[in-house]
Amino acid sequence: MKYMNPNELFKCLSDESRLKSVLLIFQFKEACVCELVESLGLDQPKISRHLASLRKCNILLDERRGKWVYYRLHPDLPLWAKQVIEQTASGASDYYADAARKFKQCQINGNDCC
Amino acid sequence: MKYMNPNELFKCLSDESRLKSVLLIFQFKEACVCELVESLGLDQPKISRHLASLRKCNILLDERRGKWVYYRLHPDLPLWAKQVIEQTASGASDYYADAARKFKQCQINGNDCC
DNA sequence: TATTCATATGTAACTATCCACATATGTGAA
DNA sequence: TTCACATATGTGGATAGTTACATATGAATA
Repeated sequence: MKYMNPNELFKCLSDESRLKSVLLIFQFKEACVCELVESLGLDQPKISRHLASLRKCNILLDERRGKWVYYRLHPDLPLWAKQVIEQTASGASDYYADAARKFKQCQINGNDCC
Repeated sequence: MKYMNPNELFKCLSDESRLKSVLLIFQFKEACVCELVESLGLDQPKISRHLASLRKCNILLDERRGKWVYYRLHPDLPLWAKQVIEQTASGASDYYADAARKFKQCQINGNDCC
């Protein structure tokens, strides 16, 4: 990616649902929509819309596999932006620890949808 | 500082005036209001109000010296937050290079107010 | 203590963002 | 080709954030 406006990055990370989604996706490498719905306890349209805005500003990349859509960090995300996310994930892990716990549980259970 | 909500930090950094102010203050250690007004080319009440919100969420600390008020990063800012700012300053230096240039000029000139 | 300079804030209008609800699209299986 | 499941999006109303303008505060100096 030639350029990422830091302002836009921070605007994207300034919403609780979006920030936690990005942190989970960073930590677990990828996530499908239903895993995020489960982990964050939010309804599907809400998550989808937030993911769409993260996609639109090139923070996330989506990939469909059958019925599911998986999101991961955009591979061309500038290094500094990746480091910002990394610092937040490790330095403020309490902030999304609960969601991360549910995410793991979701993977173990192989729950309804995922 | 016991805790800094990452959401709140990013919300503060999601406005162009606030983000550039923080980056300048990080780079130059401290800045008075009029230096920011000069460097960013914005009116004084606007800058003051943005600085007030950065103060309120403990990102900046203000200190009055005579007629001037100097702002610097809050000394108790968690390390991860400081690193987020640092990564942005070095990784996206283009974003505020113009303002930084004006800031330096302002210091050399010892301009009208500063 | 009157004046000037630097900074802060009250208020109302404007703008952007977010949400809820309904509905649409896309995929696999029957 | 119909159905069920996963995901996306159109729309309007609600809420939060930003701005502009006027004015207030606080410190130094005459």
